[in-house]
Amino acid sequence: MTTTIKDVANLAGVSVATVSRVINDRGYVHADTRKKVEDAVKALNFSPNEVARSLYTRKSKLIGLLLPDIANPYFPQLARGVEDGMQEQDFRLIFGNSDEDERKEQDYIQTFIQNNVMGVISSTNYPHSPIYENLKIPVVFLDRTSLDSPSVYADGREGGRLAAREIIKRGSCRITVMQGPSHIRPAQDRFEGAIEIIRDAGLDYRVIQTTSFSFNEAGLWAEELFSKHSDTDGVIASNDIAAMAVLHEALRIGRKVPDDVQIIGFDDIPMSSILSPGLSTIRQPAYEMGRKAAGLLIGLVEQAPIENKNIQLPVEFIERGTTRKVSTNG
Amino acid sequence: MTTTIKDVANLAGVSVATVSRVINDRGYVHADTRKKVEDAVKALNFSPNEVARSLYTRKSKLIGLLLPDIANPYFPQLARGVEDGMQEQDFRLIFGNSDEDERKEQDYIQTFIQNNVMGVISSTNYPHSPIYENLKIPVVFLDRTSLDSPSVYADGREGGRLAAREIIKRGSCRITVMQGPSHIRPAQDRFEGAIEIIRDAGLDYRVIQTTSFSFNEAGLWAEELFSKHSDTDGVIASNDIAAMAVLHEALRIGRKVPDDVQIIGFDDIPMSSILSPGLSTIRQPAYEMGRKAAGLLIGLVEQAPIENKNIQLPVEFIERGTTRKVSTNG
DNA sequence: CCTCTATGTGTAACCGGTTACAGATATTAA
DNA sequence: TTAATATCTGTAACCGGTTACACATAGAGG
Repeated sequence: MTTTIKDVANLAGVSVATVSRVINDRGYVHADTRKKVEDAVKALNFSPNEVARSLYTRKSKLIGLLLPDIANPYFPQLARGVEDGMQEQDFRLIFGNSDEDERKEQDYIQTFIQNNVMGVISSTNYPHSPIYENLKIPVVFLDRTSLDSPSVYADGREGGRLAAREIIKRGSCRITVMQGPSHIRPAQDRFEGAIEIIRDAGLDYRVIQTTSFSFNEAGLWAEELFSKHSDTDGVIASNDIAAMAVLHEALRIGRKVPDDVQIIGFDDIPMSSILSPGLSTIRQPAYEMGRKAAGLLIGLVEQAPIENKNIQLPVEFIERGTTRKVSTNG
Repeated sequence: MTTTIKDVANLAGVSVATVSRVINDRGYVHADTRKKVEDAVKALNFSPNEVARSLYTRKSKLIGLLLPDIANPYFPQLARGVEDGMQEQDFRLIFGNSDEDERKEQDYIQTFIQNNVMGVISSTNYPHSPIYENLKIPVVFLDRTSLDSPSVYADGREGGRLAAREIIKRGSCRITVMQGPSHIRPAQDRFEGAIEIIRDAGLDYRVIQTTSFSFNEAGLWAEELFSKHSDTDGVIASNDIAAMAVLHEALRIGRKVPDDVQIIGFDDIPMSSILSPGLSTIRQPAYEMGRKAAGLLIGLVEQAPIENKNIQLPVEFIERGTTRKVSTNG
């Protein structure tokens, strides 16, 4: 059927052990022999069965990637970063959407292990779940913090502070903060960072609690926001999707943005710059985070000495059209 | 180390063959024996090594998914549809970005095979490449047509026609059509469909040729469009990203949308409805396409009788704020 | 010329499952 | 009671690689 190492050995007139030595470049092989084997490999277009390999070595070129929902526009960038980083080192991805559901995560981790993946990158809210604590292979938490485990994340709390500082600096004083889903850690970090600053500034604030990051519901929360807090003059949204919905609703009901209401998002998804007005937001370097996670995991897998297992990337305020210009003497 | 079928056999006091029979529910097993084995499986929390299984059976629960670029917002929906469809049948995905690069596709297909995937879903521009022609496992082309191979796609040509009809019906007569990257088939289909109708209507048209679907360059083409064809009163964009860039640029240079310029996009990515004004577009049912592809591939893998190997899904005009209301007598 | 080490290659066990086959026992039919 | 058949279970080969080990030969050093 498909050509095996045995076929190569026969054609080259050597044993399978020798072929194995050649293709893995291990142990002693005479130059002439190596040539014969390489020719046979080419002639038969042989490439080794990774499954057989993996069975014996308990290794593979696979790693597992678990994200909440690839259809949420923040995650594809992470995924792409991970993929590019892995691809360069010849690792492949088994990918799954967890929907932030511990049970689904469990199932995926299970099949990852069954397929001998060398490591896992996971955006989970349950880093301390036994699922992970009992894993015998390296895990990197991505976009989620766990100080005692390797992780790559942006400074969400500082992001929240930054958003609050910038919006206050630009003159909003009846701020509404959207609090993202309570079980999603980064959402809470942002929220806490934001109210910390607002409180410190002695300002009042209102809260809109949301329960998902979905497109469909974003519109509803935006409506709720302006009906409950119609006097608000500044919105710190839980992410860019929510911010876009707020912007949409604000314009729909005739508010001027940014003159009547300022809006700051979170993530800086690619879309944000194309809006009109462009969305001011707190940028997370998602692609870079994905790459860093890939690099960190590969390091762990290869037992390289790792200097820093907790990589925190900086967030950044991206000033666009939904915030006012700050006065020059400010 | 990890518990194997041998451990289960020992604990249950039977042979590995019997354990295998129990976990695969195949052949004769005495009820009492089955109970003993099941208890042992539970006690040891055993789950079979899929790699070992796959080596002997040449089967697996893996399929390969190849998309051009998950960071392009159209594809995550496809991916999610595929994933959900596969997940329900306990299949897992090995995922890769091809960047529309035949070489990269080649490499991925290679590693898919090395890992015994049962089938492949691919968005490729090269369905007739030897890569695919020589594959011995089922392939489903997704979002790309190949009449002689299983495929799931939307009717791009009709989508182009639809866009042209709707924009003409609403009064544009100096239409600019954006022609997407020439090597991407669906982009060409749309383009051809659009100019077919415009020509039939006896109208003149201009063309802006683009070479990628990337966010960064979208803005440049939008600028080029209005500088070269400043009198245009209707734009049929190559996709929603391009359309958003055009909308952005139009507003920036002070055109009224839709009064001065109408814009129609393509895809209906989730963002489109959140814009202000909302983007009128030709909708492709991406998530549904992904699911259908998953279903079709599973059917092929399981050699079920397939009624229709070429699933074409309908496109649909979604009327939002970047096109004018059609007059009621129209 | 002899010993010691470096080089080169093959045999066979092993990874963890599945399954063909054989042998044993229980059940059924005549 | 006996033959035929159905049920139950274990032994061992197999999937396609990797590698420990044994053995053979060549080259180096004295």
